Amino acid sequence: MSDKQKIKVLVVDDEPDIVEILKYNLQKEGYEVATAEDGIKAVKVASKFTPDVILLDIMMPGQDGVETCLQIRQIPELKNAFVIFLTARMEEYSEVAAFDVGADDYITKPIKPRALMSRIAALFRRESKKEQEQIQIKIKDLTIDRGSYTIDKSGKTITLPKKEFELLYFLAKNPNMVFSRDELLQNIWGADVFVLARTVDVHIRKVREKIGEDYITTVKGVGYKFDLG
Amino acid sequence: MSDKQKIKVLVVDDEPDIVEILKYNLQKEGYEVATAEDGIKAVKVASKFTPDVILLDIMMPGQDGVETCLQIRQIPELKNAFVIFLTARMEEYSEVAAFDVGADDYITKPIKPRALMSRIAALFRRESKKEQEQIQIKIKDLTIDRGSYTIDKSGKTITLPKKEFELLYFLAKNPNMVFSRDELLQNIWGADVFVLARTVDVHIRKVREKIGEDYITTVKGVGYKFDLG
DNA sequence: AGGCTAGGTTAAGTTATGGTTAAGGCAGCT
DNA sequence: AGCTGCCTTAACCATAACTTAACCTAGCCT
Repeated sequence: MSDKQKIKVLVVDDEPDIVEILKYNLQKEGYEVATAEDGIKAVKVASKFTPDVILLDIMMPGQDGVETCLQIRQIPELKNAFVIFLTARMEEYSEVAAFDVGADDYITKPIKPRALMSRIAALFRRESKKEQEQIQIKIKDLTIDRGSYTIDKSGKTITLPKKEFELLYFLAKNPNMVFSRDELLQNIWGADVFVLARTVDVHIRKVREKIGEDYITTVKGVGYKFDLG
Repeated sequence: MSDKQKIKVLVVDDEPDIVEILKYNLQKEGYEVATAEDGIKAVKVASKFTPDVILLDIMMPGQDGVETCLQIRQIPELKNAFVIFLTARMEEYSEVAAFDVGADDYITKPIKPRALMSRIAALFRRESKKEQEQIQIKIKDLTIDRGSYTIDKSGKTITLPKKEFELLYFLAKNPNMVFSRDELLQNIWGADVFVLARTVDVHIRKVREKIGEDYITTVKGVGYKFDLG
């Protein structure tokens, strides 16, 4: 799913090729990327850029990755950044030293972009699904279940496609409250999606078709609401 | 972590580096740590130290981890200790043997301290050890048997390969709940395996082919679920 | 009434998503 | 080695879902 707030990644490596490859792949996945070619510069860039993730080559001329990591950890804003070391070989000592200075993961070269992407994604993955928002809404004679994407209406189970479900779910979550088409687009489609407001009408139509006319009512000139009473 | 009573962890491994790194990280998290360098010593130390958690390397010179675990389980005070195996590779036999002797979890090297810590914490978060994996699930006209990796469907017995079985088993364990491909990968393949999300499709296909189309349904744009009703 | 507006409805166009098949790789087994 | 079965990937295809546009209807206004 697309986060509204871009995750920032800092890539530090003295080999321009590596930096390029990583940057390209990361940007393709929607991350915001900054780069640095050595440890000294990395610390400077990091303090301004405040990355969420730092990919740090261990072997670098001048100041190595371990030392750099130590310095970065001094910066208060970067205490909680994830640090992933990049190492040429699986050298035991590197591993030990790396974790000592507070690395969160390490990856051995050659780097497989997909594996790296997936590991970064894993860092931000939620622990469990349980802390999610409300799973079920019971309203009127409907039970709207987010877990299964279904509506239960007096025994009958109706499965709705994604957008239709989310539209109904959103309205049902705020009963009796009127939302304009634009507000619905914002909340369900997302802030960065650009579709015509009338699209909402069509989805409303489909939902009404499937669950009945007695739930979503139109407030002319304003928008739609889930109607109790 | 706020502990009334410090949790005691025993680390058993023949490689001093590993022992050190684990000890360091565990102490940093506030655990009380003891160590042993082989299976024989582990049993001795364990009986005095009465750890709550035992991290046990499987491959050790002399007496291996499985055997050691068996002996430790003999000690009455340690019946309820959690045992986590450390294994170099995901060797099938290790996994099976490990759970046979009553291990609670296992972790593959190289060890990521953060992951290990959160797994240890998870052990204590559980309500009770009782929520062990259900062996059999009866759902609709299927009996899904974890022990034999088979499905019984109205008299017919179908054997599924590992991944296919686990996919079905996982979905059946949480009926009506929709899981995205990523969630399925995470739960079945594991957090540290990197395969494409579409791989799930193929396995779904195979399962449907074998048990029929009436069990797993697709929720477009969301994922899959085991469908009752 | 006639014209205007807002929404309803339908259908056609477009895209995204999943289904399906097949090929290659790898591991275990004989 | 050669065979076999499982897993993963890639490619192609069908279609559901979504979007857009066009037309229709109802109500309100002067």
